[in-house]
Amino acid sequence: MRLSQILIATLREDPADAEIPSHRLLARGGYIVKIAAGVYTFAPLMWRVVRKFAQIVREELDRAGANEVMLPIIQPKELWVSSGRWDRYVTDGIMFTLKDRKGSEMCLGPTHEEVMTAYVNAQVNSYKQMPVNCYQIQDKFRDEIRPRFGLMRGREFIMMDAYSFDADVKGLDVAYQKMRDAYCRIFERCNLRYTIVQADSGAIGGAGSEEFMVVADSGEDSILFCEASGYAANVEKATSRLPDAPAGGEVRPMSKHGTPNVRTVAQLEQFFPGWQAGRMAKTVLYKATWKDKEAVVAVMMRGDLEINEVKLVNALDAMAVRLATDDEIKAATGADTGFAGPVGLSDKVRLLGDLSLQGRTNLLTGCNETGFHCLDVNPGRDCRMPEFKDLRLARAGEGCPVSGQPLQQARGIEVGHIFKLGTKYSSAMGATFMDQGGKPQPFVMGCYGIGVSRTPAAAVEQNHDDKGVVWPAPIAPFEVVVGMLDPKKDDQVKLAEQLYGELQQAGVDVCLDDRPMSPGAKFKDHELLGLPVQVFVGRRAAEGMVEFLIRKGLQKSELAVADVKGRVLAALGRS
RNA sequence: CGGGCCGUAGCGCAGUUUGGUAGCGCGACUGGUUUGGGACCAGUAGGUCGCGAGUUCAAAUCUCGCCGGCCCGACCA
Repeated sequence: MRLSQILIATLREDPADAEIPSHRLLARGGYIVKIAAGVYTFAPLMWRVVRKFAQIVREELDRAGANEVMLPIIQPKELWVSSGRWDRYVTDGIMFTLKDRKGSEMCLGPTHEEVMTAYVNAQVNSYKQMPVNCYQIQDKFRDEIRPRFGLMRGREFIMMDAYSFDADVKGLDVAYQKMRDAYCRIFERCNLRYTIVQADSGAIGGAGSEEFMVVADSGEDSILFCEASGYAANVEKATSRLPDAPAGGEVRPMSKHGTPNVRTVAQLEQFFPGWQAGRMAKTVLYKATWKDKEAVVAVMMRGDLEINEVKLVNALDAMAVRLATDDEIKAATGADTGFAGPVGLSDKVRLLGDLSLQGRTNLLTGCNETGFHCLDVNPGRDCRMPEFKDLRLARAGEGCPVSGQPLQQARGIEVGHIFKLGTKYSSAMGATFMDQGGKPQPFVMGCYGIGVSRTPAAAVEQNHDDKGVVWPAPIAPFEVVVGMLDPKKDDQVKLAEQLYGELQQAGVDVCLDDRPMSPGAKFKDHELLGLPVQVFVGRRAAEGMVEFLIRKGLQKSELAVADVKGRVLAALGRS
């Protein structure tokens, strides 16, 4: 391919709205062009990158026995009602919806469990037809609350989504493991540094799930891990060994104390010398929303620890929670914010407590009276016993649940997510097959996603320098560029064409930069574009010498023409 | 949805406070000179100043409404 025939429009200045390296470099390199918030055009070079990555995904999924299909983007409301997800997705505002000319409601698919389940249900009637695993590489649409970071969080994006259908949990386990292995091969083939973490299964639901995280400072997810044990989890899901706190001792009588304007744990430590945060139970009020109702709930947490809202949502089986407002707190407790507690709490308010408080004695808590707190509160005696759940946010430095070593923290970009769904969707939608006993059974499903447009952006996060992108060769738009520095000089043109032909013959994905630009501009352009291997034919062409550049580290050397092919193949690891 | 801010040429921005001829850099185009680190000279084109209403002799500038976008937070397969 000749670059003079490809639309390449690099920018000289950084776009004003780009925050993170991948967004900045992809926009400046002309790889992506924004058309609306979170909606991008993929320029020719970027589309080559996406196609290369998609091809790797295809090869590995096909090898794992999955079938590629193409599902519709436009989906009828009824399908989503049948799985029970229409309301949640519409309430959350995450789904683009539209009406057809008859007024029937439709949506642009944010995910395809429903469509795929309906499809497979119509085709598969017997356990003999399974296992089945189908996938597609397709545009997805989500009206994200806050699109940002270029391709990282768009409102239209490309995703591979696969769905496995098995007759039983054993089959699902096999399908899941196959996909997990395929994912590892995919990300390894792209030379990405990634880690697999235990994850919350979120809106998709289901039993178990793991995320594939590309480690990068700009990642939106926080992960905790332990090198000693290999434990790694999204902070939403992570647990840790409970940090020590001073024991409460023998049960004592409760006492109530005036605490004017003392509202926070830190202020209480000041006000009651000797009462450390670990002996307090803070009570935080949340407004929780379910499909058909909403309510304020109270959550007790040891004073030195934090609440994990994702765990809280799961414990309540709610759609969402948020901190209650001052007015809602006053209405639920009768007291101003900062004085809520289990003592004297109305029976109407559901009370949860973190496991860290189970069995603890003589706590310091609020008592739902503005300006007062209680000492030596003993749940079960002085107040209701809360429903104990794991609601705690694990933090770096706390002990790994497996090894006890301090957990470390890193940022990650979620590029893949695999779930064991079980029968959640098949049961809801009545998707069944006949088992060996002739009885209808719901399909046991798994679902598996890879961010096909996000992964190349994540690759840029991991592979760039201050000059530009440094593409990993397997997903680079071209592996090699042969650049003629002066297209007016016959000897340069001739030699560049010769090398270009030779490399093509050798099976290298090579392009010829025959654009009429000054040498300096051409060098800068290629530093920004970031093709892995760059060969420049310049003023020493007549002597049969060219310049050879490895983009990673910008290592340059002069090379005789005869050695070019060998060096290129070696650089690409194909010698 | 809450808080902060922005919208002026393809891109990056000034001009708005204090109303009075719409500017700068980069890019683009033409001609010439250049050709190893985003060249130089000369010239040219390109703007309903986001949209609508209002105030005014006069609005990019003031007022109101709307739309779009960015950042922080909440949110997020």
